[in-house]
Amino acid sequence: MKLSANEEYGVRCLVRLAYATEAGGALTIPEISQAEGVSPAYAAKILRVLRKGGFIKAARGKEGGYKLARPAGTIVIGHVLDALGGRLFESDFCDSHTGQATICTRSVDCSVRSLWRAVQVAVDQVLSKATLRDLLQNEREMNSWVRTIPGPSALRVM
Amino acid sequence: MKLSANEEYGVRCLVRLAYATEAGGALTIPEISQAEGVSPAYAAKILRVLRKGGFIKAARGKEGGYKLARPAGTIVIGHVLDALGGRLFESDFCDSHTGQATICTRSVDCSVRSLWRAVQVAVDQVLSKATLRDLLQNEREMNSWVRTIPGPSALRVM
DNA sequence: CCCAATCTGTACTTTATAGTCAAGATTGCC
DNA sequence: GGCAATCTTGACTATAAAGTACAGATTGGG
Repeated sequence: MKLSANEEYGVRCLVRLAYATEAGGALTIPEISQAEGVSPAYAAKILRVLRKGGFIKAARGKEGGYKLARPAGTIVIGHVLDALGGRLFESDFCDSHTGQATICTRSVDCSVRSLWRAVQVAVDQVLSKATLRDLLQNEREMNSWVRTIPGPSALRVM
Repeated sequence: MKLSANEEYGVRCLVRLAYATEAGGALTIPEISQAEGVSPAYAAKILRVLRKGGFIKAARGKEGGYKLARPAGTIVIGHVLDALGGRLFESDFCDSHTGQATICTRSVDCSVRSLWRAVQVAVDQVLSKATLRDLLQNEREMNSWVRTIPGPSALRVM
């Protein structure tokens, strides 16, 4: 249960692009790679995932580069992370952790699965509320924003 | 941001051992490995982590095997996961995602870091409340238990 | 004391993720 | 058309996580 490199750098690239798009310009791979301190090739790989996810659009040739595909306020960070690294607990998780058996020995009744679902809900509670626009603040403002996330009501959805 | 295999199988082994300890007996590696459908060698590897974490104790020789080191109600799942797979967002995370730079280009002010902290708090909110004892229920009972987790008050701790 | 049952530790192989490389395709400008 | 800037793609290498193998150490029983 760790943040993957894809998730971290992917979100950072989006933040850079959001600032640039706000200022009316596009960013090229060399610009983004230098800003984040990663190689151009790796930046390109991450940007590809973001493009395929529909979050950014690219233009080739001179004056080309990347921009957000839609307003920052409509880009939900939870969706971005789904594209970059998958979910914490996916529906097929139990099927892929059966050991040598063909189905998990607890498939019909599993308290552990119930706990994982609860964790997933808690994570979604935060990430479904956060948009790229919310990340265009300084750290102190962001800390305040976080406190506005409503209760554990999402936990009651189950 | 995915559950690791260590985390999944580690918790499952603990649940098996909790049931066995309740019934007064110990479980051997072959027993546990067969119950979970993993190889004995792999079960042994996971059990080692749990032992080093102080959650279980082992006895060798005939009549040997594993038992919980302390009552299930005192074993917090959050602590177990820390031992098995580390935390979502560790304090040194930014230091290890600097690309080729020596420090992250945003080290002094990073809204993304603030969001990750919020996610970590949301996860801890659930996992610090859950003990191994809570997992000794069927899935339906566990779903009810999850709903009793108090609000997002933990989010205000920041 | 010897043997069988059991855990322990280290080293190994396999697979997934992280990160690189090079050739190709598009665009705009002259 | 030709060139330079730019993105695109697939294959490649390196590192970390998952999973295996095996020799060694401990315990209890006959």
